[in-house]
Amino acid sequence: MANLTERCREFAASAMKDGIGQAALEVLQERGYEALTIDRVADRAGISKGCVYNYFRNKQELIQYVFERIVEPAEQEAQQILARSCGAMEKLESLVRMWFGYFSSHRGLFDFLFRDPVVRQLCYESQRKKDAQALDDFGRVLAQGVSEGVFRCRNCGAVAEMIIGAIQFVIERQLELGEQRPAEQEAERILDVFLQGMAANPRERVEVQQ
Amino acid sequence: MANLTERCREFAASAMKDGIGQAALEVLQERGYEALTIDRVADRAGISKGCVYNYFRNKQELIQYVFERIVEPAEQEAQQILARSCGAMEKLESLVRMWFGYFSSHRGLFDFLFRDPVVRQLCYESQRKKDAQALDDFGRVLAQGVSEGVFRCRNCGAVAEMIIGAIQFVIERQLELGEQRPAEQEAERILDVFLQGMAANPRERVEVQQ
Amino acid sequence: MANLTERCREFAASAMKDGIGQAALEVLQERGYEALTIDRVADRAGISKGCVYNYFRNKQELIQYVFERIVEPAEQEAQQILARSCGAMEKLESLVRMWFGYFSSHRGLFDFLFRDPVVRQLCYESQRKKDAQALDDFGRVLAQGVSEGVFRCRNCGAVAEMIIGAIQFVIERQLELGEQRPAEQEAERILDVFLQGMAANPRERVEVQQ
Amino acid sequence: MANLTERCREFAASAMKDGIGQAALEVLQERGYEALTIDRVADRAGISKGCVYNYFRNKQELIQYVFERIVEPAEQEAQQILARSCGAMEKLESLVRMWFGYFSSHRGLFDFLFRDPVVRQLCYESQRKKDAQALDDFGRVLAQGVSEGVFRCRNCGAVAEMIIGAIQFVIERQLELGEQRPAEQEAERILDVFLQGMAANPRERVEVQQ
DNA sequence: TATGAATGAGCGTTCATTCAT
DNA sequence: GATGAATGAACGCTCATTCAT
Repeated sequence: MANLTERCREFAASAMKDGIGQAALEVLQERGYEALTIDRVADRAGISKGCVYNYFRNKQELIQYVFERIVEPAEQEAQQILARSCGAMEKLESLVRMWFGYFSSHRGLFDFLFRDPVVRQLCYESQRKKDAQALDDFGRVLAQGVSEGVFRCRNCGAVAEMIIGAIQFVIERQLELGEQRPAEQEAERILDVFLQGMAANPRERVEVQQ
Repeated sequence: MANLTERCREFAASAMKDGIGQAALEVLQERGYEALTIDRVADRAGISKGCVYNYFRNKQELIQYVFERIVEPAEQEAQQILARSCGAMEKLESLVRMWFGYFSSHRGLFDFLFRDPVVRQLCYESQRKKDAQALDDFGRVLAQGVSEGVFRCRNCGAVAEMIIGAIQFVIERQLELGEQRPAEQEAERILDVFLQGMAANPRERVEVQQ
Repeated sequence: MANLTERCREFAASAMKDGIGQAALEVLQERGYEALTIDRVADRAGISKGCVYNYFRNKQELIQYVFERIVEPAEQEAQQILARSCGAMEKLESLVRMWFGYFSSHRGLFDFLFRDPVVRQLCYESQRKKDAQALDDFGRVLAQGVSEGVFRCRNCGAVAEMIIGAIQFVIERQLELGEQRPAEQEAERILDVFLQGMAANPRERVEVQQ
Repeated sequence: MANLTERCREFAASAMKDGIGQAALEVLQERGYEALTIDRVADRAGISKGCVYNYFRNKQELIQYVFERIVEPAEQEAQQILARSCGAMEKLESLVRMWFGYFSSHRGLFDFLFRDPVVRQLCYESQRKKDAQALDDFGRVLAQGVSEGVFRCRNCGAVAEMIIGAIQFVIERQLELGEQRPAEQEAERILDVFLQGMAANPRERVEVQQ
């Protein structure tokens, strides 16, 4: 087993990785993925360019680390929500609130997670082609809801896409406009629209449904 | 007022800008934003690289021009839809179908329009002038619907964001997965969800609404 | 057919390639292969680094160009010597003199031609695995000599290696020591040793031969 | 004179230098000169990178040390051969066999010793001190042979160069082609060519000689 | 003395931009 | 106005060297 010195070193190395990852995250959030260069990350982390390569073999590994370290916790929380023994409605609400809160506090990550081709490839690989996890999560909750009789979507995957797209775009707009409305309230609004629809007259809905 | 020679010159210049913009658009659709280099645009337009700079001060200006040229036709159609003397429901359906069809047939443009950081920054300026075009359009239709009593959204701008986000993400996923479902049907599905919601039991909705 | 402007441009481009190739050659001769960086070549050619890439797609292409443009003429001369309808002895003398004179006036090229792994690979590819050309040339002359009864080597390929190794090393030493003995005389000396051997007593030779 | 502690320290330092040099040698033989990085040497030696710099001021000094350590055993053997009280012919044969065997069993070293520009530059200095070791050795044996009347070379140094160049190139080709012919036989072949020459007709030799 | 994290110059390469023609 | 060669800053990455511990 590792002695004290070694454990200390490992801890320091881990802290450095975290610090660099954090710097990368900040660059990502402030300047977007295109501006995520090793130089800028190093600058942001207050270290030299070469030093980054003491902790990450290459840029891809850094990106992967950021993805895993930063996004995976949210995904894990999503898994916990999915694993609960409760109704789909409650799960859906929890999922929406969780992702909304999560991405509200991590500007730029949504893009990074869902848009960047490199990240997308890494997601696929690390998730063993399970389909993009978040989409899959929402889809499964919706399917559960359908079988419980509380949701009525014909194509759960498609609706999952709509929900994620809506969450993402709403958050981005908010961040862009510099507004800072409470995440809770925004999540509520999204849930309301997706659950009840905007139509004032419920009967119309039945007709469309036929 | 400009004399004939000058007008002729302006016309020619405008045609050149159009040609270059079209070339840029084609590069964008075929190879994506990362491959949008001045070299390739010039090549595609059949002119020299330096010539591009006779019509656009820099790449950013070209991108801005492309952005405006891309949205223009769709935006004009949107304005026509908005100007119709019909109900908000019909207008909304038309808008969704229009944008869905538009972006379905312009692969990669949505990303370019709404995601690229450079474009996004430029959009601010353009959109500040244009009153946040698409969002504004949807928002106004929704507001009309509310006053007509057919829609029940408390914050029309926010719902407009959700709709656009959903449209965009659905289209992107489709393109990414290589699927090619009919735009009409997809638009229908989005309208259905956004109008009627997913909740199977209308009564729940009333409660949430209170 | 190309008009005058275009032909002029082609000529200029060709001159640039030549100039850059020449610069590369000089770097090669003065500092060796390890120092052959694009920066240095550009510097030597009096142009910017990026400009090199207007004429060569990458470093490998530049190296290949240098090889083809600089070494191939010698190889062609070798082919002409081989094609002559004369005795192997005359051919051998011509070959040795040609290579000796050639490499005497192109310091560092021998290394570049026979030692560098990249060049070696390019040679192989461009010569379609014909075997390193020069070795093959010498080997064939020796074989001809054996069949003519003027040479007595049991393994022509091995002797070809010895001759080339000797030529190369002698030239290098000379260049390194800054000596400038006439190439003609040096070639003579090599031919003498390889043809007659150093043994003072011919009879010894017969014994070894048995 | 140094006290015991100091001598002990010197001994330890010498052992470290040896170990590092050995590690460098192994890297050299296994991966070639391009892969000879301080990191790899330290790794191979089982010490830290920084520690290398406690024993060698820089990479160049390490290379120089390796060079000297490489040649040393062969050189010592060469000196023993030279010191024998026997004829030049026997000495030459011994020398050729020794070097051939030596480099045959140390893949890649010849290149390192005689070809690498850094080493070459360092060799100058080392060899100026040591009087161009191997070349000098061969040269002296040849000179002895001339005075004994068994060799007939006009310029012993030049012939020494030829022999070394031939040995080196033959070995390299063998290694490159992956062949593994017995060193003894190869040495024999080289000796045969250099002693007796390739000319089938001894009389020709006399003519050339005149 | 030994360590290995940190450094920074340098590598091959790309590309927006300039400018003499 | 049109050209395209030239530029130079920037990219991801490597590695000899330094230095606080």
